[in-house]
Amino acid sequence: MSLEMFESFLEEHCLKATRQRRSVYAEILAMDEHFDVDSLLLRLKQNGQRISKATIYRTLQLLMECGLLRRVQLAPDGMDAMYAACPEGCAIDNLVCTTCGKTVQFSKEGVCNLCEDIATKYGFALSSHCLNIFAVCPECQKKQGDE
Amino acid sequence: MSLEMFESFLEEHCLKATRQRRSVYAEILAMDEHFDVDSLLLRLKQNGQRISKATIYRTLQLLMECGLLRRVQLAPDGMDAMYAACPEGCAIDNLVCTTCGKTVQFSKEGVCNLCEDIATKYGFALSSHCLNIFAVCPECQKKQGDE
DNA sequence: GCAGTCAATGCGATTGATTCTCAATTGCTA
DNA sequence: TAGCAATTGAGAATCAATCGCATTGACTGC
Repeated sequence: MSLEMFESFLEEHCLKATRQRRSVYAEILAMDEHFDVDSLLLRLKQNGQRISKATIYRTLQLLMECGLLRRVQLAPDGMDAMYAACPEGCAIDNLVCTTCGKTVQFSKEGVCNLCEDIATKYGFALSSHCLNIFAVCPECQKKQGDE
Repeated sequence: MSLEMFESFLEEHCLKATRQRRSVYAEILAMDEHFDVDSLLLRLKQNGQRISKATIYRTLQLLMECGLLRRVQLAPDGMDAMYAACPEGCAIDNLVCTTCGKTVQFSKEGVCNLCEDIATKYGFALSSHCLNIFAVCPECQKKQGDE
């Protein structure tokens, strides 16, 4: 569905819908997970696509400009650049295990309402939000208990 | 108050409470705002401190390990590394203007409760969270209206 | 208070992610 | 299908962050 959004964004801004741009976004949608630039490049190559890293960076930039992609911070000290496709409404909420790094994307309408309330309280006009919850997943809790 | 927390963390881990480590954290507390490495270095130099950038990075790393500091992402495509001191409970909630970059740190107990609920639902043990709300501040709304 | 020890610092070099440059390629329009 | 302008690819350049090592300085026992 949002491949069309990307294409209409390109059209509106007089940008070309090239093979590379399409395949980058298609691959992102196919992954259905957060990713870094190297793993995206690897997957594209494995699928037989010819594409350079520079083009990937340029396309990611475009996708962020049109709100279809976001950088996400998957650790409190997160140095690594990770990206994730934005679902409808452009909110990304992650539950991240601080031990093994496993992440769960969830959505809960309560979060949006809360953000709306807070923005309104300070006179801001809500655009989007990003919530990361850092916690220990059940498997890691069990492992820690065993020691 | 939390300068002592830092010092006891250092003691517990057999690390030395050096002049540089103290002054970095003191400066962070004095700033009471998010910051990047360069502005922190500048302020320390202006205060007459002799300190190198490498030491600042090493100290920030330590502060993050003991939970007194966090990286924050102040834009949906946030490329720049910004840091902020963690208040009690180690939650950082920001309301960020997507137009001018102004940020408001707020705290609302509802957010913590919601995170607790979500973590529990997935069987995770809550550690901390980080919520960024991207919105347009009142001033920028007004400016946009004027055009 | 003083000397000795070893962690911490500072500096310069290095790494690695991201961006830039520019010639070659490729979408799109007529 | 030709022509133009935008886009791409490859490698160079940039810049934040890290590393290595000689020097400095915080803590211990005397």
